[in-house]
Order: sequence, then structure tokens, then C-alpha cells
Amino acid sequence: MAVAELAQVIVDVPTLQTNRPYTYQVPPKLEHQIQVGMRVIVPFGKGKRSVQGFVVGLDQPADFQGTLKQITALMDLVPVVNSEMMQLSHWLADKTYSFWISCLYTMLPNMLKAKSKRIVKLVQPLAPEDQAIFGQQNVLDYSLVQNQASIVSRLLTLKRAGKVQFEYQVQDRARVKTVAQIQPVLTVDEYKQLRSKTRANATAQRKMLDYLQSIVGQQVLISQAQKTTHLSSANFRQAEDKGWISMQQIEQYRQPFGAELTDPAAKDPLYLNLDQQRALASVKQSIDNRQSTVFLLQGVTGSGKTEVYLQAMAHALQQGKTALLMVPEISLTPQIAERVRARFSSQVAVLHSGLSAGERYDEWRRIERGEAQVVVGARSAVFAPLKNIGIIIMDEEHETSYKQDDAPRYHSREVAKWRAKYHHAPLLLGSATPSLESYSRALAGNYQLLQLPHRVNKRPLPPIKIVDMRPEVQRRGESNFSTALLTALQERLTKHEQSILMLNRRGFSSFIMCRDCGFVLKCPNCDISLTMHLDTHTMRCHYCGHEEPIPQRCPQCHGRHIRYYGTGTEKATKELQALLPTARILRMDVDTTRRKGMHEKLLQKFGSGQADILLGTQMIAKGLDFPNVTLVGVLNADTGLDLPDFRASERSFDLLSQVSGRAGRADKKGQVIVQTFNPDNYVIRLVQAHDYRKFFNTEMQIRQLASYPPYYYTIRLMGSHEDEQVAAKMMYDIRQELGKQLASDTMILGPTPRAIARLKKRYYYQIVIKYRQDPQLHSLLTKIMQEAQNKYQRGAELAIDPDPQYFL
DNA sequence: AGCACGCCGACT
DNA sequence: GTCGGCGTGCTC
Repeated sequence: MAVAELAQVIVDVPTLQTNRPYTYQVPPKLEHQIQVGMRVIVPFGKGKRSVQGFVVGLDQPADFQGTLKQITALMDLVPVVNSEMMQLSHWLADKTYSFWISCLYTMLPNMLKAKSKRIVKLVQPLAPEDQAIFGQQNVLDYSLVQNQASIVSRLLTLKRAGKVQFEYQVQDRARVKTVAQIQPVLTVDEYKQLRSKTRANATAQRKMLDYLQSIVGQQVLISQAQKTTHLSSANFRQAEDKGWISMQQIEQYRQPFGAELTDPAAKDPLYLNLDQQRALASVKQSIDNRQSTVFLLQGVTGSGKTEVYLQAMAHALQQGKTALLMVPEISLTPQIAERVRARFSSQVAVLHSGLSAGERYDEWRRIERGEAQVVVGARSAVFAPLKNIGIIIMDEEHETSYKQDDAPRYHSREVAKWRAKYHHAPLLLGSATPSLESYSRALAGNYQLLQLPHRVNKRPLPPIKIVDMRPEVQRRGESNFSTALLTALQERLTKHEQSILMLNRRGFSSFIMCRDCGFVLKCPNCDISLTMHLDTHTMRCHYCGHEEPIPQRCPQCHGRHIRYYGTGTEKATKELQALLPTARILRMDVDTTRRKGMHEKLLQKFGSGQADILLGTQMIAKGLDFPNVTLVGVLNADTGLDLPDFRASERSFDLLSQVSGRAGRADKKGQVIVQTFNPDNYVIRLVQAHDYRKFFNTEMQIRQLASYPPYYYTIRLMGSHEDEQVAAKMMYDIRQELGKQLASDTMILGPTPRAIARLKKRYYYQIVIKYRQDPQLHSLLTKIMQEAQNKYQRGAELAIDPDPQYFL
């Protein structure tokens, strides 16, 4: 390997001014080891500060005039960022206007982000009252005292006097889990001999020796040995001391799932119908020819998209390649991950937010080492360090969870396209209700459209009955359940079939309002209404986490008629239980699934028939496949329709279509009942007609008239500051600058104060840019972003969100 | 980010 | 006179 004397390092200081490589000297002892993509510790800035960084280049001449500093340490034996990922991170930083360092960390498991610890070291003896700060020690963890102003100022004084020193410790958090393994070191005869010498009442020793005889020549995990012998770990340690066995620590991966698969039958490929075969053939051809075609697989719910995915992945594996399957959020769709594991068993690695940091790190290493060839995961799995990718699949490609909400604001679909191109592999986007963006690209021929118009069980899609809630409420008073829905539920109970009920919570909050004076309880930091949480008896802000007790009296007029509005799943469940006393109802929402693994538990309970009705929020709409479910009810179809969001209709269409698809998936006939106050709304009508194409056409017209995507691209600029005036001024200045240099059909909206103007004690102003083609725009925005640091008042922050999901 | 430098008000 | 407040600039 080449010898490197200089290294270019991206340091872990996420600011604009430091968003570039710094050159360091490589100490001689590291010259032969250092490689691009390794993590290093380097001194940075004045004082004793040291930070983690990534080597992004070697031996590029430095045009820096001062004395170069030396790299303190290498954190890795092999690079954690390979060449593909290095290029990808650079592209991502440019594309999303974010820091290179943030992109690098985004691609890696959290454990590889070192945490730095500030410590205070004693250098000279102190007066007793100062020594008290340190106690018996001569080093102090700064984080323990940093909130105590008096101590901090005393330490600073001592520092100036040269009596103490501030230092940094960078700690790698990456921990490999090890387990103990034992190995007999004597022969069978020797063990026999030892046994004959033991006293008759030394039962433990005799048991041990008998056992050791039986495993001569093997290595056994100590946990396993303990299980078979019922001896304690102390017994084995004694055995080691006596020289009967040797013990070593071996590396072991943490096991993210339970040991065994639930359904071994799912191992075999299923028979494909003609549509599926046709779709699969196109994808296979693309894999074989190393073409990075983008396919859009549109298949109605229950049309067998997953089986096409599985067989396409199997084909890639047969070619000695790897496969990546992305799903919106695994905890919401555990069934698909389960199917992939059933098909490909130990070749599968799973990456999602439900894993502990350690499990995630282990899965990442299995992929990186090539031990797993199939990856299933949510948004960030698009960065899985697979080599030689044969196919990338994105299920439910229209899902908003594929777009990251904070920096780097990437969309997995775009990253997936980049990687597919890099590996000359096809990208397969699947959905029953594709995003308008993707569908219009497919119609334009940029993507290849594949369609699965029929359900595999040859059943028609379930009929959807729309219930107008207006007369219903007039007749019976306020209720979440119409007569029609109750009757249908009752029928299912009699027939021992199951039902799913969805309460649409999107754009819906259970806030508190005083009926006397109209006062609404809001967050003191964010100016948005607080949501009531009955489980903790608090009012909570969804944006900043602020929490306060539920008021008994109105804080404004002190009246007692302060009541909450809106229905939560909890209230709906209670009402339903009163109406159908014999029904076994399972509630599923954020409150009942907060604890790890609760999701799976609830679904398992429902799947095994231990409940008649599953009542939940949007989380039950996707991907669930229960054969005994024949009724789906939507309690309030319209709450998402009137949000100030240009995608509100698209999301509602998607949600209602998806949840309808949960009914009648096996050989029983399904039925859907949708309750609404807007029975004539086109979204609801077209969901009823199962007519995606017509919805697409209607919605496209609206988008065209209003110049929204997919006709126009959008970019959102958000400026913030503690002082509202400063934030506003910055955004007006930026608008001016933009106005001078944009293409003629580019539109600038704003600046406007954000709907939620004050968030975490900062004021936000935003500009939305709509454009069709503007070659200058990207570099102009990059420039504005770079200048923002010095041009505006200190504390001003600018963030750019390309293709935002929300304008709120 | 975080650290040092540097220039103005309230203390021994 | 100095101690320490925070505004400013830079980090290989």
C-alpha cells in the first residue's frame, strides 16, 4: 500500500465555515495504515480541543500556509466508508445543501459517531475550597458541573491561573458484543481419571467432568453449556482455573429478531399469475443486462407485489448479486419483513428505527462484511453498505416517510436512483397509489410502467359504502358510529369474522377549548395548541415536547366549562365497547404501541383471533394482511381533506385506498364502510370507484392550475432567529437576491411567517420557490447558503429543503 | 460548535 | 486601576 504523509479530513464540526477538508500530517507510524474512509481523531482549533473526522483524501498538496497539525489517532482498522459511499456522501451534501460531515454520519450507524467528553484536569495543587470541586480525584467530568454557573466560573478562573486544564476525550462508542466460549483441553481419558479422584459428594465437579468428556474436541458457548448441565458460570470459571478447559471471548452479533421463523411454508416461491410473470420478466431482464432502469410497479392492494419483489431479489442473488428492499417503516409493516426472512433466512439483514444502537451496528457490519446479501429496511437503509447490488426495490414508493424531515433532507427515492445507477441495477418502485410525480414520469416514459390490475385471489376489490354522517348526527346525536357501521360490525361478530376500524388522526388534534370564552390552551414556546394525553394526564406540545397538567379551570375566564374537542382512539374505543358489549376490541395507536415490540404483539394478538375488532389510527392502514378480516370501517374520512397542504387530497386518497384494501384479502368477501361529512368530495367518490387513474387526472389538473408538483419543482427556504425582525429581514434580503437572477417562469412565494411561527423560541420565515427549469438555481442557492453565515446577524439560521413534503 | 482575543462597565 | 461581560473571527 502507498505511504501517505498528508491526509484531508472532514471534521465533526457541522458549520458552514468548517464544511471543507482540512489537511493534517500523518504520523510515521500510521503512514502504512491510513486509508480514505477511516475515522480519525484530530486536534482542531485553539486549546486542547480534539474532534472526530473522516479521511476523505490522501496526499493532496495543501495550499495552507501555516504549520500542519498531526493526526492524533486512527479509529478504524478498515475504512467505514467505502469508495461508493464517499462519492454518495459528497453528492448528497451538494444536493441537499447540507454539511458533508452530516451526510457521512447519516450513512453510518449511530455507534460510529464518537461522543466527545470534556474533562478538567488538575495541574497544580488547589486551595481546599477549590479542591472540593474535584473531591478526591484530580480529573473532573465537565458535563457534571456545566450547569452550575458558580463552579464553571471558578474553574475558568483557575484555568486562567494555570491551575487546571480543559481537555477533550473522544470516545468511540462502537462496541462489539462478545460471549464466552469454552473448550475442553484434556483428553477423554484424562477427564475419566480426574473424575475417579473426586470425592463422592463433589456432585458439581463430577457433573462437570462428565460433561467435559462428552464435548471433547468441540467448542461450546458457555450459555449453552450452562443450560445443558445446570452448572453455574462460577463452576466453569473454577474449571478454567484448574486447567480443565480454556475459555475465550468470541464476537457475537446481537440478534434483532426472535430465534425462529413463524411460518416455514413461506419459504417457497408462490405461483405467479400472468401479470406478475410479465412484470417479473422485465425486471429480470434489466438485472441480467445491467441496466439501471426505473420501473414503476402499480398493483392494486392484494395483487401480489410482494411476491414479485421476492422473486426479483432471488434472481439477483442467483447472479451472485445483492438486493435491497425498502419499506416505509418496518414496525408498521412487520409482515413483509417476516416474509423476506422466511424466503432468504440468514442472508437477510434488517435495518430500522426499532433496533437498539447495538443491533443496528451489528446488522450494518454483517452487511458491510458481505455476510448478509439481502437488506430490508426503512428510509436510512438506502445507505446499507451492500456491494454489487443487483436490484433495489422501494415498496409503497409514495410514502412520505421516505423523505427525511431534518438535515440532510434527502429523499430515499433519489438516493436509491443514484445507487441503482452506480451499480447498473434496476430500481423497482411499487405502489397501489403511486405518487403523482412517479406516475407522471411513468406516463412520460421516464420510468417503465408495470401493472398488476387484478387481485391474486381473483376477488374483486371490496365494495365501498359511503355513509353521510350529517343526517346521522342529527338523528342520533354525536356519535362516532353510524347505524350502518354498527349493523355491519354486529354481523361480523355473529359470523366470527374480524373488523378493522380506522380513526383518521391526520390534521386532527384533541386540543382543549373553553366553551365559555373560546380560550385554547397553547404551547408557550411554539404557539400551537397543546394535545391532551390521557395516559399521562398532561397537555403536550407535539413540536417541542413542552408538557403541563390538564387544567381544571380556564386560565383566562376561570370558567369550569373547559372541555376537550375531537375524538381519540381511546374515546372511540369506549363508545364502541358500550355499543357492542360483547366485542373484544383492540386499540392500536401511539399510546398503546410506545413500548418496544408492542406493535408486533398487538398484531399477533389480532392475527390469532384473540380480538374481534382492531381500532387504530393510520398505522393500521398499511400492509396488514389478515385473512379473517372482512369489514373495514373508516370513522372519519374527511379530517385530512381540508388541510392547508397541496398534497392533502393525494394523501387522503392513498390512505383510504390502502385501508380499504385490508378487507377480504383471502377467500372471504370483504366490505368497506366510509363515514364522512363530505360524501360528494371527489377524493371520496374516486376511492369508492377504485379509480386511481381518474383521481390522477383530476388531481393533475388542479396541480397544473396552481403550478404545483409534478408540474413545478419546489424548494423551501427557512430562515430563523430569536428576534422576529432579524428573521424577516434575512428572508426579504434573500428574496431580493433571488429575484435578480432567476429564470422567467420561476416563482417566488413569500417570505411569510411560518404557520407555526415560533418554534423552540425561534421565529421562522419561509420562502417557497417554484420552478420548471432553472439551471442557475442550484448554484445560486448554494452561494446564498454559504454567504448566510456572515451576511446576516449572528444567530440567524438558514435551511433549504428541496422538494419539501409539507409547506407548513 | 467552541475557544481565544478584544474592547467596555462595575468592582476591590 | 482590574475583573469579567459578551461581540467577533477562526479553526489545517
